Amino acid sequence: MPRRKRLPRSFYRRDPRVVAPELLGKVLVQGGLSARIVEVEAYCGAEDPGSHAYRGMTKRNATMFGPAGGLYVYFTYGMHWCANAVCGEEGEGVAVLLRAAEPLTGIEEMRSRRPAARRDRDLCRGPARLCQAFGLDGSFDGANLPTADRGVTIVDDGTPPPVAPTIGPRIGLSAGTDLPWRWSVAGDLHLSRPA
DNA sequence: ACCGGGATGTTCT
DNA sequence: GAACATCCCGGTG
Repeated sequence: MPRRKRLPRSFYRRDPRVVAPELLGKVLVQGGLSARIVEVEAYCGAEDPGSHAYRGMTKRNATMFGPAGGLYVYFTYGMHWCANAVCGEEGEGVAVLLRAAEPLTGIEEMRSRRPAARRDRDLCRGPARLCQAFGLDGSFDGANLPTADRGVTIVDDGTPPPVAPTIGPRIGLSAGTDLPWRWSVAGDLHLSRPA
């Protein structure tokens, strides 16, 4: 059994563009479910036109402006949830979006939540799919990852981040698409799109 | 494999 | 009233 260490608040309390690539290879855990993170994006607050925080704090994005290590879960497209790890200092409004992961444990439970997934590799392949597989919704918004608040946390199992991750533009935005703030594990089969 | 359209409703302008 | 950090399904090739 490899060691399994929860990421401390100090891990998150940095620039999201530094935290994002380091999250690759870490393991998202919620109850008996776990999956290895393979794709992430950085969102950089008031300077970032693609970020929810660009126009300041609202009721919806308040968690983003809270302490590092918070889980920012938001609702979009009338049916989907997406999850971020809040980074930086309080008030900055910076975070890392969890876009895709490789299912490790609790696969049966994930499958029952995601009947549309044909293969196991589709269970957490995309930010909203990942949330659906894990059952993450608005009730998890604001959960504190370093203390496994509400059962959700991110752990280091000894797998190092990739030395040369794939870097590219963020997906699904209408502003800020030119910024190369998406990181993924090169060639991984569980990415939201091939890269 | 690839592409196009519809779903669905909260949030902010 | 428009936009939305998306996904699924059914078409075609």
